[in-house]
Amino acid sequence: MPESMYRQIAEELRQKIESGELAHGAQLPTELELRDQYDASRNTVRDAIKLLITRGLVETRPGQGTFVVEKIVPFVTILAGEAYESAGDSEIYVQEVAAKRRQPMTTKPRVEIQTADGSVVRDLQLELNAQVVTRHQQRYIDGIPFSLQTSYYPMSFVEQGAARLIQASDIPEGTVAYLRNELGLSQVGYRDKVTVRAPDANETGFFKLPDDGRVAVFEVRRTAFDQKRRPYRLTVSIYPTDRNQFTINVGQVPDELPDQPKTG
Amino acid sequence: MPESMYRQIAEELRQKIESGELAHGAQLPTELELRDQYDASRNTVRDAIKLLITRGLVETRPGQGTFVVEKIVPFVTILAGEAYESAGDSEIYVQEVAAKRRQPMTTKPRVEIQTADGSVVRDLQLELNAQVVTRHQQRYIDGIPFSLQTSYYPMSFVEQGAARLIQASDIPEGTVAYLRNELGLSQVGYRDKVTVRAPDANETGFFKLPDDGRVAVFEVRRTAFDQKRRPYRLTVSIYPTDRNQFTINVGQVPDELPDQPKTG
DNA sequence: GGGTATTTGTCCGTATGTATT
DNA sequence: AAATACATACGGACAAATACC
Repeated sequence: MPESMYRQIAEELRQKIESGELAHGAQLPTELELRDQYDASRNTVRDAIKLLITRGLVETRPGQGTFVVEKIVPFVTILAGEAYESAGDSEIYVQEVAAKRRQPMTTKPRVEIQTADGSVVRDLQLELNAQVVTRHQQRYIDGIPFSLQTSYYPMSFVEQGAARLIQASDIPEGTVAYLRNELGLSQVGYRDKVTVRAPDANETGFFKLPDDGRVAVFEVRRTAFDQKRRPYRLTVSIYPTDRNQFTINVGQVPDELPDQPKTG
Repeated sequence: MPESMYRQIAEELRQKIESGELAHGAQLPTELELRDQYDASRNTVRDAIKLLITRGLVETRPGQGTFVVEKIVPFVTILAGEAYESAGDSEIYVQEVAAKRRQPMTTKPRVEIQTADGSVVRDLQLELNAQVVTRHQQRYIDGIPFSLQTSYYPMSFVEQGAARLIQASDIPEGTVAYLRNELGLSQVGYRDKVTVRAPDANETGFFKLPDDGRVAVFEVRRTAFDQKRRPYRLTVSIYPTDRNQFTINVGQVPDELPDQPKTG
């Protein structure tokens, strides 16, 4: 079992990290020091470090060194649960974040009118080349980029009177309530599909992710249904996988234990 | 914007892939051909390819070449939805998979008695160092590794009469029904927590994932609650993110459109 | 099976650039 | 400005896996 040298080096470093010999945030020896320690070339040491990087164990900072990654306290998003079945999504987000004493912020929506592409046509059961209104928002928590969100509505809603859908301003009561009042559409359910994929350039930029694709993103597609059980809204939300977690409550579940506050 | 050379090469190749000029499954030029095309060294070309690999766009096969990855049809797992709130988890899995005309297979459970670690103690609200029964299973669909699953039960259940929990054989009616009949525990709800992380060595081995951590795994922790709203079961399921998708149905939703069958 | 050509994998040494302290 | 540390790029050598004859 003569594993290649750079894998052996990576493995030894990994064990030192997992055993706690190298703590979170601690600096590893420099590449030149590791070269001498393991009697290998600097390039081989770098191959070992690359392996640890894609495994999410360490990060490099030019001019500084290589460090064990800090543990991240994840954001929690609730996708399903008793209290959430009737409200809209934006309100949930605000109330959820506020409940944890964190400060949410949402940009003004960027509104566009587009021709629906394949996946939107399928989820909203539109005709091919139908027009849709897209409302795109960026969300922050405590100033940290949290999610990118794009909602799709049939353009016919606007023609039927929901004019504020195409205005680039917030809808204070939420679009769910707005569409209920304006068009008599009430949301009786939704379906979420959760997948993971590599981020695109937009997403790496907004979330400040490394530009190789080693931190993936969640893509949550929420299709909402009206009282006729027809899809009338599609919301696609993107979250980095390295700092997010989803919770789904079904049936009777107790309240979650809150995070321990730190010293006062 | 003098981007580094290997990034430029990767970008050009990426565009050829996304434009369809290089189709799924198609072979890229060899490293030596790319070296000549881009007037770079072989190592620089290899750096570009590594970037495309971590982005999940291409894969290399020693002795053969570099290929655009094939698109994968994802397995769909339903985490919440009307029909699923009362049944157990194993039965759901079998009925779900069978409904899509795929062949599920589950190994006999490997049963162990362990001292609960921190996260199990927290989710099951046990005392520190409490004993738990773990039942571990491997699941396949059409012979393909699908998920790794470990369930945790308090050891006190066995002492109270649920002796079959510590037998390494399947419980045909499902553990949910077994515990209801034996101990009067009925499952009135559950909470799922979905996170993504790098796979460990066990997981890369079972799922045949690349041994660098570039394909992450879902970790789904399901805590089930009894009629007193106390946690009585924890099931941790692991799925590779590159071929799995989760669906959560809330409220009234129509049936999902089935996949198109192929010719006949 | 064996042998050979092709292709990617590993490892080395070196030089220079860029970011940080 | 100088020193340190990682990033990029080159070229070369040999190993290992695969395909083909």
